[in-house]
Amino acid sequence: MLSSLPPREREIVDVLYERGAATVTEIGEALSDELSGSAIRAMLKRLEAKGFVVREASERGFVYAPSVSDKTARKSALSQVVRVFFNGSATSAAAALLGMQDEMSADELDELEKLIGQAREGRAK
Amino acid sequence: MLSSLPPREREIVDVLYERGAATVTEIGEALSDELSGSAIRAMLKRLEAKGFVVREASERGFVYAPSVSDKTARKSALSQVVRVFFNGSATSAAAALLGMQDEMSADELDELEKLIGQAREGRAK
DNA sequence: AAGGACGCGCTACAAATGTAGCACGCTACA
DNA sequence: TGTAGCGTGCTACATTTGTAGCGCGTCCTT
Repeated sequence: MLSSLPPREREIVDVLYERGAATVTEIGEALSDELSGSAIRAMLKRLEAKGFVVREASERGFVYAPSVSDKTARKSALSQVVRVFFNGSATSAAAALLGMQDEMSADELDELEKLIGQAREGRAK
Repeated sequence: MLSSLPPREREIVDVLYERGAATVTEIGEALSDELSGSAIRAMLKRLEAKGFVVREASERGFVYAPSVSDKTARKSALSQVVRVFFNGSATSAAAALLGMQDEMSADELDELEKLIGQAREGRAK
C-alpha cells in the first residue's frame, strides 16, 4: 500500500504515477522542493528494494516506473479514500467529485450518465 | 497535507476520520496491529504538535479528533487522488468509482444521476 | 486502607528516513 | 588529450519515527 510509505518516498511514487516513467532528473524537476540527485537516487533505491518501483536502462540513463499498474493503484487509492472519508460509500465520493470540479464538460457529464446506466444494467441482471 | 505524515501517524489520523473522535484505547482497537497505549499516545502527541489533531478532556479520558474538518480533508484527499491517478480529471475518477459498483445500490445510482443533472444546470447557467 | 486496574506523560532507544558529499566512469568537445 | 560535464553508486550522518518501560495519580473494590 502506498500509504505505508514515508512522505518523501510517497511523493516520489506519486510523481511517477503522475508523469509516468521518469529519470532522476525529471523527478527532481517535478518535486516541490529542490533535492540533490543523490538524495533522490537513494530514495529510489529504497523504493526499488521495497518493490514499489522498477527501473530500466535507456540511452537517457535509468528510467524509473511504478511496479504496480496504474489501474490497480488507482483502485486501491480510491477505495482508501472512500473508506476513510466517505464511510465506505463510493456514491458519496462520486457526488463530492461532481461538486468539486466546475470544469466538467457537458460531454463528460453525458459520459458519466452513460456509465451510470451501465452500472444499473449490471446490477439489474 | 495528510500525505506528508509518516505511515503510522497517517494510519492514526485515518482512524480518526473514519470513526470520528476517539480515545487512545479506541484507536488501539481500530488499528490493524497491536500497539502499546504509550506508543499511541506518543504518536498523538506528535500529531498534536504538528497541528493535525486536537484533544479534549472528557469523563472517559482524553478524546482526540482531527483538527481539519472532514469536509476540507475529503476535498483535499480527493483532489490528490484525482491529480496523481486521473490526470486531473474528476470525471475519470468518478467513472472509476462507478466501476467499483458492488458498493452501489440502485437508489444511489438514482441519486447520482440527479446530481449530474444539477451539475449540468449549473454549467448551463 | 491496601490492592488493582486504568489512563497518563516522560524518557530512552532502535530503526527508518532524508540528505549531502565523494569518487568513478562515460561522454563531448576545445 | 585534458577537462568540463553528467549520471551513478556508496558511505556517512542528522533527524524523525516507532515503540516499550517506568512511575504517577485517580478511581473502584474489598
